[in-house]
Amino acid sequence: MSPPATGLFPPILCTVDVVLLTLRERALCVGLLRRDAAPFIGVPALPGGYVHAQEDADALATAARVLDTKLGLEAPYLEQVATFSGPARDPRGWSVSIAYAALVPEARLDSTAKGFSLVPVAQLPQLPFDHGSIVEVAVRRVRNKSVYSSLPVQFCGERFTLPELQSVYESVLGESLNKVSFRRKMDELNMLEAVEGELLRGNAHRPAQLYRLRPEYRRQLAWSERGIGVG
Amino acid sequence: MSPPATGLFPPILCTVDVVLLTLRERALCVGLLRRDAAPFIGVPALPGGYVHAQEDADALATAARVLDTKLGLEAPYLEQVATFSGPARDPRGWSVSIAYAALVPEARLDSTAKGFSLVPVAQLPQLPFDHGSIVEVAVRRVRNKSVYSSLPVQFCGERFTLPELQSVYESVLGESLNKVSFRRKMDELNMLEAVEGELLRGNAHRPAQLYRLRPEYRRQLAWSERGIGVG
DNA sequence: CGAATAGTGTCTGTTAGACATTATCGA
DNA sequence: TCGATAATGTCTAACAGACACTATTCG
Repeated sequence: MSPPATGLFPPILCTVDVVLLTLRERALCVGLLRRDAAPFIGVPALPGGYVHAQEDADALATAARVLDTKLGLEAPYLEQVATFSGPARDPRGWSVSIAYAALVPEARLDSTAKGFSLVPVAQLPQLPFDHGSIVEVAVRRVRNKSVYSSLPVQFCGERFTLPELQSVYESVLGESLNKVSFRRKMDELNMLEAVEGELLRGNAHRPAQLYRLRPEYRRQLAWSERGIGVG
Repeated sequence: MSPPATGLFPPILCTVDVVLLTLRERALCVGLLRRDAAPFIGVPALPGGYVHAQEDADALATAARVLDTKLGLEAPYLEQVATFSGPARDPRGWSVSIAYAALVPEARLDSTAKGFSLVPVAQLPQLPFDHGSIVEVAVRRVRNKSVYSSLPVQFCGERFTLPELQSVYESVLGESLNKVSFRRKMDELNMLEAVEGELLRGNAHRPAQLYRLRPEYRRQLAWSERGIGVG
């Protein structure tokens, strides 16, 4: 009921942080960017920034702008994870950070961006602010959703084979899956369509069928009722 | 990068809205409060308020304070749902609302609070701001989680019988459940403990065993891998 | 005793995983 | 032909739901 910051109190800092996730050599990795401003200047942290009321349509747009501006990454799969808040998480004052997870194939990452690094979430260094907690929550969310949905396909490129996709699921879930069951699930989900090319070149074995995600599932997840890799 | 609102731009409004949910006569209902200030003064809306940087430890504390102050509701089950943002959702300007769901047994609601009303989510009126979307997202979240977790016990009082709990699950999920399977699941989840009293008085049939939630699951959910009411 | 609901035993169809078999490439 | 991996067929164990049966109360 009392009006917002009227001059008596400093305004609440409103920011967005992005947990950029990808798979590198079957390891789930998060993208960090060396900070170019205080506080924690020079320290690797989650890419993020202030919400710009004058240009952002909403916080999702802020996340997209941050990725585009700082990493040249356009239109990745983006999903809100949670919002972190409090007086202590940022030394500048009481702050709110709306956290987003971005899932991209490794090939889409231009690691030439200055100060960018990709580190396995299993060997995460100490991070400034509460970025360690943010990564933890984002990774848990992605793993949980991956059990029941098509989320991991976001780590694949445009075309991929079923063995590749199974390996991606296994990497994200951290357990090996039954091939027959996995294929049955992918068939039930009905989210893939075969491409008429094959993976033949250079492999001394039977080539695998190439698939692509049906267009309607590019931004929306397909859900499995009973789970994909449930013991 | 650029500092926050420096005077050139108005600060971003930082608020919390609470989707207070309960079951009344087997219908999922949301609690609305007639607004006592502009904008939309006099209109029923979600209970909410500004984040008070000087007194709230985080946004969860804001939600708890709002419920306590405006409805006299202490220590309900509270869970962050999502954050809504943008220039148009609040006529006062670019705003952020961190939405929380509160799940309480109907008996804990003191409906004597002035301007309070409980309406079934199936017959929700037009709501101010984007409160309609917020309720929709919160309800969807609660229903989805209820398939795999102990979340619906939050709608029960301290002691309850298994037939009661099953009815609660059925009301939330909107489908009837198999009695044997339901009891097997509750047993597997191992979140309940029998109380040595029974429900006998006044019922012309076999009394039901009373249960209570094990203390460790009062704030934390128990999860079922394969789902509780999956067709 | 009968009505009513609580609680349990058991059967069966479905599903998931293990294993085996066939297919198709390169060398 | 052999080695390697893709793709599929089939068997079995586990699970969920249907149904029936027993238990315990009130009137």
